Amino acid sequence: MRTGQIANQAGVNVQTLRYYERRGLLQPPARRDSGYREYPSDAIRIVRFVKRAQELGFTLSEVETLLGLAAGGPESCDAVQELTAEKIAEFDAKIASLHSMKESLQTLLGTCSRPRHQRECPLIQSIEHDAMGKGA
Amino acid sequence: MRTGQIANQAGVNVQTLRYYERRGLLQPPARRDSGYREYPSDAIRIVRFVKRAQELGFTLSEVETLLGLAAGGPESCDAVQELTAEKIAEFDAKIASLHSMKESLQTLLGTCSRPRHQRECPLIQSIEHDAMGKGA
DNA sequence: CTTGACTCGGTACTTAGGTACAGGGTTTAG
DNA sequence: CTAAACCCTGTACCTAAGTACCGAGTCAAG
Repeated sequence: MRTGQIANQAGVNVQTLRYYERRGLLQPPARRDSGYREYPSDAIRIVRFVKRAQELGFTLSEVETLLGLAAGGPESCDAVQELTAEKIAEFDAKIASLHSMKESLQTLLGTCSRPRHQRECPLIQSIEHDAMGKGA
Repeated sequence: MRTGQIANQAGVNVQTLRYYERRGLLQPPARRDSGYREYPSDAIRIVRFVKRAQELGFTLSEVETLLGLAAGGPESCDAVQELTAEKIAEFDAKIASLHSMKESLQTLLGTCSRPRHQRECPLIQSIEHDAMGKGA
């Protein structure tokens, strides 16, 4: 598949693909004699994964790490275990935050028939967490 | 409390606070005669909430919407219900993605003792979702 | 065998979200 | 009563992640 088709199906534009390639997020695809890129069709899902991971708050270099794991991770199983455990903990933390934010909104739903200043939405208190340093 | 104290405790720098104030994320605080800002102490948690929401993939304008809900949301309960339901659905979608990404990593954990190319980590397939347009 | 759509690499511009001065007043510990 | 540490506004600059434009080559339908 050519650049435009991948871009189209993944919902990004062509320059973004080249940008990802330069960043090392996308394997440089094969080339025709003309120089045109020829992508394997599953490039589409990789790009979609990248976009989704971004919506979940990951930076492109974090995404790079995740793609590395998707491809099997480091050679050593110990290394995989360490890195993976770290990522899982991050996911858990995010899930927990989202979950309590959600509950807070449900509280709001249950109290929205009251006058505005008597409604309850403990959203701001809902996320109390202690700094979650971004290790790439 | 003064700017520096809030900034310190919230883990951001002073100009960020002013930036958030300009963006309308932070209520302009009271001022001393000198012109110094005097923040209520709970400004700290608001700022922390903002940072956390960003880590969860929300843009500052989305955060603005969330803060609006935290403050009780729109006057009409119907409006609150609609907006809140939308946000809850977003949260659920994010939680679901993170959850399946997590499971994928667990699969990797369980297979990492194999040679690298035989490990399993269906991370990229794990997020199949149909576009989740960013309504501010 | 041409014409319109697509692609190439390279460079420059944009947007979001900050960060960093500069030049000047304020507070507070000594 | 002064020096260090803070804060003010305003403007300029920075990084991440794209986007757009250029001049030139390529592909496919008529």
